[in-house]
Amino acid sequence: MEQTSRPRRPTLADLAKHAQVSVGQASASINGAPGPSEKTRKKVLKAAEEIGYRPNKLASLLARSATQRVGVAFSLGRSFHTELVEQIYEVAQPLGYEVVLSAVVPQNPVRRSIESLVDARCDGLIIIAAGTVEPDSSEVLRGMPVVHVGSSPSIGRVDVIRTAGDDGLQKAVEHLVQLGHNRIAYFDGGAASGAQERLKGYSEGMRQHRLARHRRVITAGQTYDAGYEAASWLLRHRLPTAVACYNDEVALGLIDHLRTAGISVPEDISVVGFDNGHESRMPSVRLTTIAQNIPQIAQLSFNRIVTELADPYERPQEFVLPPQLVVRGTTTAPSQQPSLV
Amino acid sequence: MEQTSRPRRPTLADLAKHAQVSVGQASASINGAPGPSEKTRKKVLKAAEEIGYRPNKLASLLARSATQRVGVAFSLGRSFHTELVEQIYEVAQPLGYEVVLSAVVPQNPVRRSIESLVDARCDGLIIIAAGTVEPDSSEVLRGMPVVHVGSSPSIGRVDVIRTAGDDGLQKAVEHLVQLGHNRIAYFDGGAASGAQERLKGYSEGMRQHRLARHRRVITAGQTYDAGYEAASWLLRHRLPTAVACYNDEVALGLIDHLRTAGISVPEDISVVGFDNGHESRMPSVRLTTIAQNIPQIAQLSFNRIVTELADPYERPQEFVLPPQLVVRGTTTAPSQQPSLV
DNA sequence: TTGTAAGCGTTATCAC
DNA sequence: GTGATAACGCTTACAA
Repeated sequence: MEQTSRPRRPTLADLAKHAQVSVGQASASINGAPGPSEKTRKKVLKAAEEIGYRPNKLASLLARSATQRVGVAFSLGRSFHTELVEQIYEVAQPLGYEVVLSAVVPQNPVRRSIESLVDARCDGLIIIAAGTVEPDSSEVLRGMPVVHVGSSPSIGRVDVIRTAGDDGLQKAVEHLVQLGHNRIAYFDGGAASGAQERLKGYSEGMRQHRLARHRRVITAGQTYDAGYEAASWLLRHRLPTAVACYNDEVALGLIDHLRTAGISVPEDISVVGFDNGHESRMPSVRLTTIAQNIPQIAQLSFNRIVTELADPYERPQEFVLPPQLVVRGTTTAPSQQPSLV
Repeated sequence: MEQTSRPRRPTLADLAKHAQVSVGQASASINGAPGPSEKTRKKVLKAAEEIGYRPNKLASLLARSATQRVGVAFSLGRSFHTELVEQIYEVAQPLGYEVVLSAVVPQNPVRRSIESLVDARCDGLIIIAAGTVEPDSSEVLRGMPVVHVGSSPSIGRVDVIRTAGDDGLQKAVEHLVQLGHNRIAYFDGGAASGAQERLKGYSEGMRQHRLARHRRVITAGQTYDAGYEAASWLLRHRLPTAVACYNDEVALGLIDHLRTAGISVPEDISVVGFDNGHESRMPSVRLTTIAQNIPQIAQLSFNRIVTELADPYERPQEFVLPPQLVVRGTTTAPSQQPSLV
């Protein structure tokens, strides 16, 4: 009877034997490392082709000191996250770094997600914050380079890279005020990452423009549904002339609910989002929003990892990137005469 | 000067020494494997706590025969993909399987994505098809269990699990016909996975209802933007009374464009999607759609992997799951009298 | 240039 | 129960 256990994959030893060289030469040839002569290399590569050799990454990583891997923890559904992940591939791959993903889902909460990345022996971690961070996972990190993206102000021993949420919301308010708005409400992100700061920016902006008495904060959340839901509160009261939102998703939910209720955006009410994610570009919406520079964040995150890898003395830093107002179609001058301040 | 290279993580040997047991006992204690006495186990666990020991997964996997990992290749932006990934976590984690992700992005095309999963020594692969599959990657797989989700009919040596697209579109047409529609157009998915089959179902449905002369196929694609774009073709011609779409995203793009152009959905025109992704539930849309049973697909995919792992003689199979019509708010009887057949 | 052999941190198979 | 010790498949000095 034929023994049909699954075929064993050829090892480096098999390859070496087949090519009639030592394992050392075989290894170096495969990795393009200096050493082997051109003749040897050719021979090895040919043999590899013939027997279908593929290096065992596990063994390779185990034997190596640095793994050239960067781990990324992110949320599957949030477009800011997935767009950032895509950009990270864009900067990491060309430099020979592999990106290892771990999705934050109910069955795989942040804590566990980070652990799995550490266990996978990543050289560094990029954690795209969903909600607030538990700083207690720091023991597990053992001083490996970690950058936290979009987190609230510094959480200690790791890098933080974020877009200035306060600045962003002040810009949003400023924009609306210049258009002639004064009853400007805010859809807050609740416990979401960076929510406090954005809220602060809104409040500050309102104060600066002597609009404090028009300040209205509605707690929404960070999803489309949250925005849609929170909009019903708005509809039960006197409408503001404009609403700034924690992020694009919330803004979209709000807009959809308003339009469903027969209220025009931006004619009846202006709306501003935050993130400049791809959905803000939807032709039916063309959301005015506060842009985060995702490619820049990806680049900076990766650079920080590499820098800290190269220099163990490098201290964790906090980077606050400037947001940028992107005016599209959901903001315009208020139709009704604004009440006097 | 203090030598501050990054602190070396404690190994199993360190742990064994600290706990004053052999590495074998230490290993078994950590893994909850039978063997060590309760006393030994306690001692080891305590020591592990003290020195902050974490097993090196790489080494562990290398030494083990089966890795208990299932690799998943998927697209970041497509909701069917991410929702399925989430469900896979749901079924795999509780059974002690780790899920390893590889995103298909420009810098990491399908081919490479699969390779990285194989190299990570996954026991099996779940490939969520984006576009058509290159069957030539089969060499790299070396007979490991692979299930292809959503692929077009069988591609050879791997399992295929998909929702019957033809059946789905016939159901969609059927539904529309029953509502009184006859000028029913179809927004095609182009080269997307399963597109051909769904198109076939549409054509078949139209024929069965003697509506062949009303058959209208517009090539859209698989994204919101594609749907939005393709809608402009519709607007330049006499409008159909209803449109069935390759998927939800396309349907949403279409609807948004129509509404922007002042055409009401479903009053002026009915629209049906495919997938029943979370966006089809958006309150402003409530898309009538053909549902894929994502939890079932996840469960079945995973089961197949496990089954094939257990029995190497198991042959690849094709599973075609029945789609289900979900009626929501984007379909209704046509307002204008349908022209006589 | 080439070959040899000592790790890398586990698991698993033995004797004891 | 417990403790050596040989794999696992690769990298990397080091010697030839």
